[in-house]
Amino acid sequence: MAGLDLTKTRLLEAAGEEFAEKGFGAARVRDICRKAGANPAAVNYHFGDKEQLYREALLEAHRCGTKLLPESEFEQGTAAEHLGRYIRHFLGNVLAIHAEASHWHYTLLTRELLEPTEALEFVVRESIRPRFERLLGILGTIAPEAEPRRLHALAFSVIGQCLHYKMASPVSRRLIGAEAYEALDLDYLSGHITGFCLAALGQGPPLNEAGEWTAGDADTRQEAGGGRCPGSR
Amino acid sequence: MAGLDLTKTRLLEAAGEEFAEKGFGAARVRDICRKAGANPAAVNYHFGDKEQLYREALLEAHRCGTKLLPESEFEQGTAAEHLGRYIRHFLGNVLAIHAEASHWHYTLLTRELLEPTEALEFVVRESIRPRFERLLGILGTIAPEAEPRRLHALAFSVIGQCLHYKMASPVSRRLIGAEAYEALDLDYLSGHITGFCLAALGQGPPLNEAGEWTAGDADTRQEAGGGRCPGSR
DNA sequence: ACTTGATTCAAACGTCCGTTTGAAACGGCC
DNA sequence: GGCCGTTTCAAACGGACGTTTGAATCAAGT
Repeated sequence: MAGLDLTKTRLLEAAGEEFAEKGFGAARVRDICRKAGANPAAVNYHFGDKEQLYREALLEAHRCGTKLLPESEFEQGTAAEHLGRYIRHFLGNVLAIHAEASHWHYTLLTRELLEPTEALEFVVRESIRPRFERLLGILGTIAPEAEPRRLHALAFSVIGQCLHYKMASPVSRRLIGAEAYEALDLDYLSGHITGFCLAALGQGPPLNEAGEWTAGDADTRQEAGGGRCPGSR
Repeated sequence: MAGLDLTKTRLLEAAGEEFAEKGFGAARVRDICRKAGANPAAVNYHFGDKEQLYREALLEAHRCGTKLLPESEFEQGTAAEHLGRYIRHFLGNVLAIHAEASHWHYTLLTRELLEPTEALEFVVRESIRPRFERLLGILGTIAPEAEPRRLHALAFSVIGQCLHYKMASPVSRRLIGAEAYEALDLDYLSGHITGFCLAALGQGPPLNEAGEWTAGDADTRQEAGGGRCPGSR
């Protein structure tokens, strides 16, 4: 054993990028090996075959892309602040993908959403569920009387808004133009989504006419249900 | 020309299913032809080659999965009612996917999000942008002073919540269990997302402690006019 | 220096892929 | 029937694929 086993590591990295970019079926073992500077036989020697190489790459992606924030960071402040930090942390992970050099981790995981394999079950249990239940806990303190179904829908509303910037990024960029899309950075978006959710949850002011979350006039927040809808009674 | 050209139609349908299930690279022309009951040479005769067959299938998917509601259905009522109908119609299209027999249309389009080709540009321009700008229009009347960036983020918040039930369906189902996931049907979810967004936009009551959008006095429920969308059930 | 086990390499193997071929079958039309 | 353009078919082609092979190379132990 060579201690560092550079070839195996490089192979795994190259495989991750290649699988993420082209998918399992379209990715070519020869391309992976060329990118890793290795011989085609190496994948057989180190991993057995292409499929086991894919599985290892998927596990590597799950291992790297899913760091849970330490519990302590969430334990102080109001539930609204908890939610704000959760959203910012989550969105940070989502948006970091495109900027980072090794952006293939998330892309590979995303592919599992389209064609789930048995590996997805493991990833959900080990990585996604703990995060999700932390979010459910936060929402539960905000709406303590809500039924489970409501909490599920609320949680999906939160993470749906965040994940959208990963999932639909190619479309979104083409939709509003590259320049406008770049303007939606982490600071702005985490502020936006947090404000959006807090307002919906009754923990913050709704959007005012200027399109800001700042509560210039707090009365619109309390008295939301006035007779604004004429004739729909 | 055989008038109906059954082989070409069957080939397109089979190709759509196969490409949606396995992706362009992993899909096999022989499998497509076997499923269509045709000869491998037929794909060359009718479409030229595999790639043009894929493009035709993608266009077919775009053609079928994207019926714009007639403008007239949106022209009456308040902006809040517009938004409610928009969400229900959009979500109906999203949720219909899993139930329908030919569910490959959306799956194929979703694949383009992961690996965009030049065909995506066309789909965005022809199909997605008109819907998106209609949504921007609705939001613009609600927040007339908001800057474009805010409108973009708002629109993405709306469609992100809806699309999540398509994109992350395999994970969501495993996350909360099949039974709880089935409980999130079109009626409940469209009500939830509409209430969530209207509250955030200051057009409806925020969530109360019981986890409901009803605010005691207001009648922000506008269940009436929403046209039934094609697809579901 | 020699042995041993781990690792890498160029080359080749058998298979499956997308595509092509040339002929056969079909359907209107004169 | 004879003709012609269109469509289908079995069979095969060249190439690319994942994988295997057996020798070469390397590192460490004795």
